[in-house]
Amino acid sequence: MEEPMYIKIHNQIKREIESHIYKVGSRIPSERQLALKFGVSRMTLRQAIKTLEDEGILEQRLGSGTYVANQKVQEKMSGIMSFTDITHANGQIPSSKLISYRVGKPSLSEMERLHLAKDQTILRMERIRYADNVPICYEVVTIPHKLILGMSKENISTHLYRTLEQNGYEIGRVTEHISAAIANENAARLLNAKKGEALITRLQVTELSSGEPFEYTRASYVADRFEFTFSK
Amino acid sequence: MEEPMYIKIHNQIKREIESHIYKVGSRIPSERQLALKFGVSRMTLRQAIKTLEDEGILEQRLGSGTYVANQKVQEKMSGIMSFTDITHANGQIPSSKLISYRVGKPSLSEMERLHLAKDQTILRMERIRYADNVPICYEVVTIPHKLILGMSKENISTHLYRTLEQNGYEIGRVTEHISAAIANENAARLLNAKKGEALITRLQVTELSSGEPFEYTRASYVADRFEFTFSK
DNA sequence: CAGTGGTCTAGACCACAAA
DNA sequence: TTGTGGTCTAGACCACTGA
Repeated sequence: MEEPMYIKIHNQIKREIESHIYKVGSRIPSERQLALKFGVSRMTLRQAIKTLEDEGILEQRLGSGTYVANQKVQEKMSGIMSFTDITHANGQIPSSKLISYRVGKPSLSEMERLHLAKDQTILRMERIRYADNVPICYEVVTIPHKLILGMSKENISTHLYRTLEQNGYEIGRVTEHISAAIANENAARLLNAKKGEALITRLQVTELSSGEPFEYTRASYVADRFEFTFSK
Repeated sequence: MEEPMYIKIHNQIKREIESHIYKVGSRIPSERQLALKFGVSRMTLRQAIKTLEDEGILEQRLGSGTYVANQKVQEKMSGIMSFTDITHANGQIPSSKLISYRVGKPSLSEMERLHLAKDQTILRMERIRYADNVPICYEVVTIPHKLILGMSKENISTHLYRTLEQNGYEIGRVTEHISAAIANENAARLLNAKKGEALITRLQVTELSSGEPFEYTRASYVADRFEFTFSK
């Protein structure tokens, strides 16, 4: 027996929800019925349900039953509001321009952050993000090439996370570092700012649920035009 | 029986950890021993331990035992690690110097952020924070005077949150804005930095659980010496 | 009322860690 | 090898929900 029974049951119920056999908001069979169906004790069945509850997929109501939970707010990308969220919240229209997209050898910092050997290749994308057509952010995204073999440039550059999940990867921990810097000539030109202006810098490393890092992003935001907001 | 047994056991173990009967990093008795001690089945005892694990208070290691987890990051102050936490994590010693502490009239921005009428007075504190005696941060904290009547300068300036809670106030939502700026002459002097250097700026408004804002902080960090880190 | 989830028992066998 | 946590069983009684 490779996996524990309650994990198998967890996966099975999750599949049934994803294939809409159990619909959002509806009640699934009772613990006793499911235990019978899967041929396990009720305690074991409860263990499976508990893990689904922890993931926000199921919701139990005392005396009433177990329900498929509504989709929760995506909290995947850390406590910070994403660029798209913030611009939308401000009534602005976000857009972005891909300025490079190349496979090549990793730099030292990329090797370190992504746990790469020096013979492994990476995909590196550069992008400018805009709010109402004003440049706000310059970002460089690096991804191990082997993770995205066979995926289209279109999918990778416009919705990387969704594309990875559709290919069976699961996103795990996200770590971010935020600091500040002075705009050099290059950044000033790309962002239509002045050399010597203040930039917010952001490093982000995203891992798969296996713990393997899959994305390393370095972004610079024009401080006059952007701020990070979060509340708790 | 008011509370379930596993909650009682949870509380009891938590108390024993807080009173240092079980020390941080040390192993607590095995599940079987604790079940015997509390006169419950092992499954029930495991349920108690599971809740403590979910809170990050205990940590179980297969084949080895159950351990008191290291202190987690204070989550009170939003997802960001606090200054004290970060310096500690880096093996540095945090300290701070109060450079002013005065009651007076609020500025326009203070009136707005703290929802004050213009005849209400405020307490304004300025402080420099250090890591290993290197200045890292200059911050200005403003508090409505009426909220802290009768509290000592010592208590307010060194542990404001604890003092407020001891006086019956409950801390509510925290909102932060992070951006960047260029050091002016004054900031450079206070932080032993150069004019034109990059600073991280942080605005924070903290509310009581009633929704009334009680603290407005403006802080500037020397970007070369500090970064905000958080992960999810 | 009948059915549900919440709690609890007293065992059992397993895989893993440390000695 | 011994002791640990991880999993699992086949019951039980309770409090709660909803008809």
